[in-house]
Amino acid sequence: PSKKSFLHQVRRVNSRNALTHCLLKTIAREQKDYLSTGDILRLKPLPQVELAKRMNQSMNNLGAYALPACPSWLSRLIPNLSIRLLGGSEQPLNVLLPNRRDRIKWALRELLNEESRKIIEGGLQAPYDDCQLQELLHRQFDISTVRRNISAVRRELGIPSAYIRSQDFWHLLAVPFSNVYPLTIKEITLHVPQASGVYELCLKEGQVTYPKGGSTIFYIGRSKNLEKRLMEHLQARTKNKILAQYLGRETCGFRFLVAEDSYTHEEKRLYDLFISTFGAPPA
DNA sequence: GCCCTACTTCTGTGCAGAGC
DNA sequence: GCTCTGCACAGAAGTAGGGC
Repeated sequence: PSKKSFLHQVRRVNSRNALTHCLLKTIAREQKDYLSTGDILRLKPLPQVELAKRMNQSMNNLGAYALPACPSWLSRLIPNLSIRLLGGSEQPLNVLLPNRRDRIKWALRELLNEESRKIIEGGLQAPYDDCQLQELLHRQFDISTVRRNISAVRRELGIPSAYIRSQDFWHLLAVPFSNVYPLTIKEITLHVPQASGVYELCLKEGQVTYPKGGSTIFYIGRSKNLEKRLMEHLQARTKNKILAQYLGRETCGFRFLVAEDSYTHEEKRLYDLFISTFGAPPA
């Protein structure tokens, strides 16, 4: 390359490094509450537009950087970066830039865990309806959102309505599970750990009819390696004929629960609860 | 490095159906 | 009739990525 072209490339590397440095410093400053405590509910919503503004403010204060940070530049830079957290785990930088919906999801999960606990202990007579959840989100987590959005996030988490939850103890156990994801190679690779645990397979549309009501769930399983087992289901290696029939014909989803040492016990507990709730084993 | 646009997500509002 | 819930629609806000 010519001398001019070479110098141009060096400048670009330099400006990228400067931008990355400023980006990390800004995120560390904005998310210091989370980084110092590890409490995910302390993560602030930080859209890329807002992040760019904060970066430009700190650049102005420093005076050393002439480069303005723009959102579209950040949207290209951020997906390629990761960060090592205090616990030693390496995470995509995106985890420090949650959107509002992520925060609603975490807080809602927290509230529904509390609901399960209180109902089991006898401190709460009925599950929270969406309006109560809306009020609790505002009061406990300072999150304001509309009832409709709470309903949508709740469904995304696989949690049925308060009316259904009040009828079946089974549904309270939905809370510790992961979100419901489409049963595809991409989603399994993205979300499922190579850890032992319990998983459910469900229909994305429609329900399976059981003696005591309908459910989207048609299979409950356990595995020492959740990722491997779910992949096997996709590769049509299953010998279970009913399972093969659903997997081959329907649009399916899954969710899972990591249970390192107790996954056999956990599966039996969930299986028995399913039978007592719906009057028959899954499918 | 920046502009622009398509796409996605969030929000507010209204309405209808189910259950009490 | 009232409450709760889900759905539809439109507009605003945010994000991703093409192109110069």
